[in-house]
Amino acid sequence: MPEGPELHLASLFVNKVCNGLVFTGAVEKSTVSKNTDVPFSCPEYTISALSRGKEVKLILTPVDDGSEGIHIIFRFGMSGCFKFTPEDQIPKHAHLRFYTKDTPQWILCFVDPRRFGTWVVNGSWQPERGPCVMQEYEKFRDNVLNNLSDKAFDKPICEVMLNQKYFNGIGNYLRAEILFRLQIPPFMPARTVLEALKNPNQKPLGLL
DNA sequence: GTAGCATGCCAAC
DNA sequence: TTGGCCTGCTACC
Repeated sequence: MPEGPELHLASLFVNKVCNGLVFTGAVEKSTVSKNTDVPFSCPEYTISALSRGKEVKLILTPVDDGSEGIHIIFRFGMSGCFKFTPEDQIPKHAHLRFYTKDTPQWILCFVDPRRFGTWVVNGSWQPERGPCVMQEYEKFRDNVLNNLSDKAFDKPICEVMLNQKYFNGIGNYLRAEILFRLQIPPFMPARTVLEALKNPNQKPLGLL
């Protein structure tokens, strides 16, 4: 599931299903998860989401009472996703659970069978990760083209595309699909491929 | 039953 | 650079 586009879709999904809903009580963590507890409990709060590259931010906002909200940064590992289900249908591997106030209760769950996913309470977007390839296109492009002297670009393009400092959101499937569709030999040196994009007359390649 | 594989990091060597 | 973290699924014996 999770490369940049899926993380972005996850944020849209959260915003869609949580729109207009009020959540209540504590955020529950599964006993098996090694991730941190989420020390947040509130009689009434709302949930919204943002995404950036391969991260999603959940924002928990108390209704009315003026208390402090929190946010949680998620990385999905190999199998993370959000699901929204009735109380009697909580899926297996639901490691973090947010309960609606309405009855019947519905639960927003962070589901992650392999448990490679992580979350950080009140964390920031990982500072080493570059701009989002989808939502910060110009910044992403500039970050690559203005730093081609970085030794990171000594490597083949297929390796560099997994470097989240420059390609935040690209994963194994996407790099393969992109290089195939653009007919770029995967082991061509990255700098050779990317230098060409500095020329404004260069026929644009799909990625940049 | 078992081997092999899976969209990602992350820390120890 | 390598191994570790995990579960679930499929192909094969």
